[in-house]
Amino acid sequence: MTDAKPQKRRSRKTPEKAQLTRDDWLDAAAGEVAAGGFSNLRVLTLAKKLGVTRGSFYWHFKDHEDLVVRFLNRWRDRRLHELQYWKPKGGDVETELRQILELLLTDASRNIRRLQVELAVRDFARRNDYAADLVTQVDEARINQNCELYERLSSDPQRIRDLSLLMYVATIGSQVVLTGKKGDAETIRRVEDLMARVALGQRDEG
Amino acid sequence: MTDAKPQKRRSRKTPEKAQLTRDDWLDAAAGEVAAGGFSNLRVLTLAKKLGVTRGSFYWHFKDHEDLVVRFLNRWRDRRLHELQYWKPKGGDVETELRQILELLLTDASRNIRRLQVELAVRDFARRNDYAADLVTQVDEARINQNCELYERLSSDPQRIRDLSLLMYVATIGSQVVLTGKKGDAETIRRVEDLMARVALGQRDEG
DNA sequence: AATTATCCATACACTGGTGTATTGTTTGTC
DNA sequence: GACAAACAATACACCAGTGTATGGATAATT
Repeated sequence: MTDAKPQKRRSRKTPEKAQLTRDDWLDAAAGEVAAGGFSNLRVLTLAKKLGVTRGSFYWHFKDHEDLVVRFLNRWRDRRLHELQYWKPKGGDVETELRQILELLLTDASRNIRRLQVELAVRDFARRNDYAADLVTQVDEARINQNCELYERLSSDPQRIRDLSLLMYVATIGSQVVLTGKKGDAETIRRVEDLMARVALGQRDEG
Repeated sequence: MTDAKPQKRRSRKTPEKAQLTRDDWLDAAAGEVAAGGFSNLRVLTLAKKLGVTRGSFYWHFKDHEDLVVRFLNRWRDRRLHELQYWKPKGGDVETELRQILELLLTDASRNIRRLQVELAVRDFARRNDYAADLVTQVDEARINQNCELYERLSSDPQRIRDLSLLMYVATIGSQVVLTGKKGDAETIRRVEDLMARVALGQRDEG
């Protein structure tokens, strides 16, 4: 019926890469999620940003839910895998503690996109059981990981877990409250310092 | 043309109340926001749940954005207004501190709906400047409010603010991480106790 | 060079949401 | 009881998004 127009290759973000892979779609999805949460994750706009049509999407993914699940799985895998970098290099307790806290607060606040994604996943988890399960897995792993550090500050197992939990919720809270605000860098550093002193049990001089 | 069917009064949630007020719509909106965030706030589903059509909505509100702004304003007003109940009744520092923390953690975790709304507003604030402004107002007011309490624990103004901020982000983090999880009640109480001891500068026995 | 697998475009049907204009029904008030 | 104001129903146009079917183009393999 309609004369078939020649489907010449349109220019993409990476012109040399003619074909898109599933990870390309997931990377683009991360951008959408970071910008507007999971409700902003639409295959139409995603395809537009990648310079293709939805025909490509439905080749790589079964449907929209498939995209969400794969995205969440990749997020979980990466968060669990990166935990190995949280292991302190060795040294005295205070040094290790401050290294961890710097990684969790100052460094994290610089990785805006990763932070936005994590907060979006947390928000999505409040109304999606599967996401809630993954978030719980990640939280548990992180808290357990840090327990190894706090073991050197206390001998009571319950106290160790509580301390690790307190430090963890404080970091998450800092990210929720402080990230993106003006003058957050200095504030975050002060909170970081205060947290270290609290964990070390140093008495305030005030 | 079409024979006008008799518009008999349909049964509402509160059958005796024939007419809907703007606050009724805002209350229903709170339910939607708590359940699925601001992306779940749609006038069609809202009208359906109230047992009316959208004709009523567009009488009370200019458009969808009008609803969102009025909802956010009401939220801000209520959060600022309730701050008067955060004022301790008087007593020694530890008692007052523990009262405040119980209000912010244990009590808050019981008010699931209010908590869900607050977290939804915080999430919405990450991509909406107006909401972000209101959240900042509320955060500032709460932190300043608590400063009055922490003044009795330190004399350094900077340290007072930092301590108040640290306690605040820890409560927000607790709500984000722990709310809705199984066995959260006991965990929250332990975190609450630990936070009190940290603020009071009590040395750990471990 | 022919074939197959891989990847993407196009067109269609369908759903669900917004907003507007118009009309209908109550409710209060004089 | 007449009249106006407040509130809600209906019908319409419009848009954005999903999912499917099918065919076209490219890359890989033999």
